[in-house]
Amino acid sequence: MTQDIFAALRARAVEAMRNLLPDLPEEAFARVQMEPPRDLTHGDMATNAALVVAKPARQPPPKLAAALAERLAALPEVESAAPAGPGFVNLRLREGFLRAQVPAILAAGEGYGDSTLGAGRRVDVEYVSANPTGPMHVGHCRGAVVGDALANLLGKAGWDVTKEYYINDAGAQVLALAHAAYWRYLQALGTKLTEEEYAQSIQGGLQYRGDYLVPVGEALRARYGESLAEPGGMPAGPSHWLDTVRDVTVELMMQAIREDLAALGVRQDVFVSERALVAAGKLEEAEALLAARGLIYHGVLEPPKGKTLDDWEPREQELFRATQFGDEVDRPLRKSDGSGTYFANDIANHLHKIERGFSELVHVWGADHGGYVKRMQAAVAALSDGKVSLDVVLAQIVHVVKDGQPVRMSKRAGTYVTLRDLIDEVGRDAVRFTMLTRKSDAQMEFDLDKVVEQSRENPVFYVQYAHARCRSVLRGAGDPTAADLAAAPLESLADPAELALIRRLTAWPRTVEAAATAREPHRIAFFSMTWRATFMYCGTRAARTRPCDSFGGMNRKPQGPGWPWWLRRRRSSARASR
RNA sequence: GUCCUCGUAGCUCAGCCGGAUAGAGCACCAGAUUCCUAAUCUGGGGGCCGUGGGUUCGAAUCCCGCCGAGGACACCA
Repeated sequence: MTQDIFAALRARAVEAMRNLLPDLPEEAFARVQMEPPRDLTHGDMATNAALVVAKPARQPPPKLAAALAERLAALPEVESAAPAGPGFVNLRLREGFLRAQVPAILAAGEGYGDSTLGAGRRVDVEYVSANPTGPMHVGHCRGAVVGDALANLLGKAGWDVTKEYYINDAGAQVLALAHAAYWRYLQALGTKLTEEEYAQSIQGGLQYRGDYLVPVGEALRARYGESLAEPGGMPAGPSHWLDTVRDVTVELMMQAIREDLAALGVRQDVFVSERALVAAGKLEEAEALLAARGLIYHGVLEPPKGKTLDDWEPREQELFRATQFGDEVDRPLRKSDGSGTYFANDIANHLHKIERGFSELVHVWGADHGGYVKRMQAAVAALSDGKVSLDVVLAQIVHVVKDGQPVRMSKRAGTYVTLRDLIDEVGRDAVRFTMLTRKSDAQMEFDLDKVVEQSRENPVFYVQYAHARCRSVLRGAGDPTAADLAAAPLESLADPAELALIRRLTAWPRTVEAAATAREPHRIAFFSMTWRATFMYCGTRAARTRPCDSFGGMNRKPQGPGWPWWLRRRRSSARASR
């Protein structure tokens, strides 16, 4: 039994059409929709069934619409049905049927809107996956929120969801991090070296100078004493310490990242280490698989166009035939030193996912990785023989604004805003909600002042306030249970605004499904905002005398008898003053 | 040069994988509110949906060209 009355009425419409046109194949009905009409004066629902079926049935849409309307009007749920426009059928539902949704919704509780859309499908949602080279900053925030919200959304829509974090702990960045942590370790031992002397001694210089590594140095000293250094806190050869320091540092960084994520309400199920995958031979396994399918060869790529590379030179590389799967060029898998490229390691990562039995993979990436999507989809298609899908949701950069000024992200200038700073300043809920008030691939400004402002300009506050007011209403009613409410006489829900609120709530299940299908969690935030408007409109005096549309506003053209109450009043007072 | 993401009201953005007269918030103007929190509500003005074609009963939505913004373009992650 579906909770979605739109789906239920759609089934009724299809059934009616099938009876009218018994000879039509089942596919003819696939595109039939039942949805809320844009203009609420048209009714509660509208279906395009007659339009869709007209062509295969070889009958004019208006004729079919009239016949369909007649049948739908006879349904117990339906107050009236009328053909309209080029072949739509508009339905108006009986108020009793709408009211009956209330106990159903109350009975479902938080499970209201749960869907079986993704039933039987396992999806892996990978998000954040920040390099473990430092604390989370605001740049990571949007991806974390979008990914987490999307994973929750898919779970509500019936998918079996795994939340995953891919730890990029195999590249040069992590080596640089280890050197930086080692410096803090030497400092903890009381080395006489200066920072610059140390920086000059390592290739690429000292890259991570933030003091967040100081505790790591202390921890290394606590665990290993002086054993990782020469006497006097002088650096030892990397072979003596590099693996140890790197592992400990990554471990501690990941611990900090997990804490930051927890503060944001994000808890991922699986943390996959790039290094561990490589060490386990996943890269070779993936290569062998691709090679067996004839998708690997050695060749020389053209130099990239439109961009001059000083050090470019023709070089033979091991290449993956990504072009066979829609990518622009074939992609290299091995660096000149023989180790895997980031892409190759990521292929190993995806093989690992496929082997764990996921049928769908979802990633949330920063928009600057947009150019990477096609090759990864190509790889997944190649590895899974086209059986596993990869969807990538791109999250655009967030520009942080404070006091009307953009906050520049600079570690050196000390204006580096950590995720924790942000949460401490404006609160977890405000951060999460605000990040979802835009489509994820749209650029967004995050105004630190506005999200804590208790005003109409702040959608976070708007929605929170509506919730507070709900509680207030319940408190005023003596804190009834859901069962108490369900047993209450429904006939008193007669105001147009109250019925509008019920209509709004009946759209929740389809909103969940549509948002999950589109992988767009922001739609849930928008639903909250429209729901809020509809709710707040209830109880206003205007609500009792004029109809209300789905957004809580009133219809442009007032319908129904009589003047709006304030016009009545103005007229009478004008008469009185005369 | 190629690819990706975009272009909708003055501003910030929705628009439910093709539907009827394109919406909201903010801003502006004009009003309401003895009543669950004035932390609210209502009305109004305001848009060639970047642009030119195409697909069809029907396009903001799908396809192609162009203009404009941002991003990515061998051994960085």
